[in-house]
Amino acid sequence: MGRAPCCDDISELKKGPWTPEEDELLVSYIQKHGLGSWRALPKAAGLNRCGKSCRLRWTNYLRPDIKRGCFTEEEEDMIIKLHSVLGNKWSRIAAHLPGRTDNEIKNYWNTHLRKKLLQMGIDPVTHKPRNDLNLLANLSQLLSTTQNLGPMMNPWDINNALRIQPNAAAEVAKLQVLQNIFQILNTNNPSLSSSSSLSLPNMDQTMALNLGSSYSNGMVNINNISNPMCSTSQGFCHAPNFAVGPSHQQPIVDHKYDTNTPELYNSSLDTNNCNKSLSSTTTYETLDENKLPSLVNISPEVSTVNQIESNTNSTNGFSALGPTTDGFFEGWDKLLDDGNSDFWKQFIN
DNA sequence: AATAGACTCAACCGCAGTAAT
DNA sequence: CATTACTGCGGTTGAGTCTAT
Repeated sequence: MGRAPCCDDISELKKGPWTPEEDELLVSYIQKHGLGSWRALPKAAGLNRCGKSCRLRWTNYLRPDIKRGCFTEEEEDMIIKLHSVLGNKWSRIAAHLPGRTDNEIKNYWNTHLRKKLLQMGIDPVTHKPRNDLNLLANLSQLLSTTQNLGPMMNPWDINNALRIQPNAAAEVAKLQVLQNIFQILNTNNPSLSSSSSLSLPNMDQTMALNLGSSYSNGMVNINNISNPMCSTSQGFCHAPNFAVGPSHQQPIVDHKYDTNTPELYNSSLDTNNCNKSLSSTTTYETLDENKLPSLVNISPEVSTVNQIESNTNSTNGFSALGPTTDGFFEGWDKLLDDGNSDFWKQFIN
C-alpha cells in the first residue's frame, strides 16, 4: 500500500485560467501558513484545484520574488549562453536568472530568442551556423538589411566602423553574410576548405569591444552596439531591424490582472511597453581559417557554467574571454587588395 | 468593419526521479 | 522490496490579443 492519492476526485476539480479570487485565496493561504504539502493545500485554502495546479500557479506567477517584464540584454545573453551549454534544461537556466521562472524562460526562448538565432543563420539547437538551404533565405535577407543600413567607403575598414557607430551593425551583418557564403562554399566544395587563399579574417576581441559589443568566447552580441537612431528611453527603435522578427512587438501587459488586482502582484510587474527591438541579438564566432567552429565552448559543462556563474557578477555580465588575434583583418586587406577586390566591394555594397 | 493569420504566454499533460508506506 | 504518491521538469496547447488585408 503506497501513499494516499494526490487528488480525491480529479474530475470535479477546476482547470483552466485562474481567477483573481482564486489567486487571492492561494496567496493569502501561503502567506499565513507557508509552503507545505501541495496535496493538502487546495482543500485547506478553499480552492477547487489540484495541488499540482496550485503549485504551478504559485511558482510561475504568484511567487513574490518573480521578476516580470522585459528580459534585459544581459539576461538574453545569459540565456543564449546557458542554452548553448545546457540545452533545454530550463530549470537549470532559470537558476542562473534570479526572479525568472523556467516556464518564462522557455516561452521567451521559443517565441523570441530561437527565432533570432534562426534568422541569423544559427541553429538554435546546436548554436552552430546552419548549413541547410534555409541559409540562402537568410543571405538575401542579410544582404538587403546591409544595403538598407547605408553605404560605407570601405565596409571592412575598422576605422570607419569605430567612427560611425550606426554602421557597426552593418559591419557585423556583412561579416555574417560572408561567413554564410564561406560556409556554403566549404560545404559544397571541400577543396576550398584546404585552401588558405580563402579565409575570413578573425574578428577578435579588440574589434568586438571596439564595436561596442559584449563579447565572450568569440561571440559578439550586437545588442550593445550603440545606435543613435534607437531611443531606448522611449523604448522604440527607429533603425531598421537587424534581424527579422514578428511584425509587431506586444507590450508585456498582464491583461487579466494588471488592473483588477494589482495589490496581488507586488513583484515588478511591468506594464510599460517593451518595444525594444525584438531582433537585435546576434552571436558570431571567431572564425578560424575556413573552419566554422562551434559557438559552444567545448570545455566541460560544469566549468563553462561555473565560468558563466563567475562572470555573472562582473560589471558587464560577461568578461571578455575571446582570444586576441594580432593583425586582424590582415586576411581581408590581402583579399581586398588583390585583383578581385572590386568584385568583393561591389558585391558587399 | 470584418476576418484571417500570427503571436504570446499561462496553463496543462505526461514522464522520470524521489520519497513514503 | 514493491507499490504508489509527490515533485520537478520539459513539451505542448489553446485562449486572448494584435496586425494586416
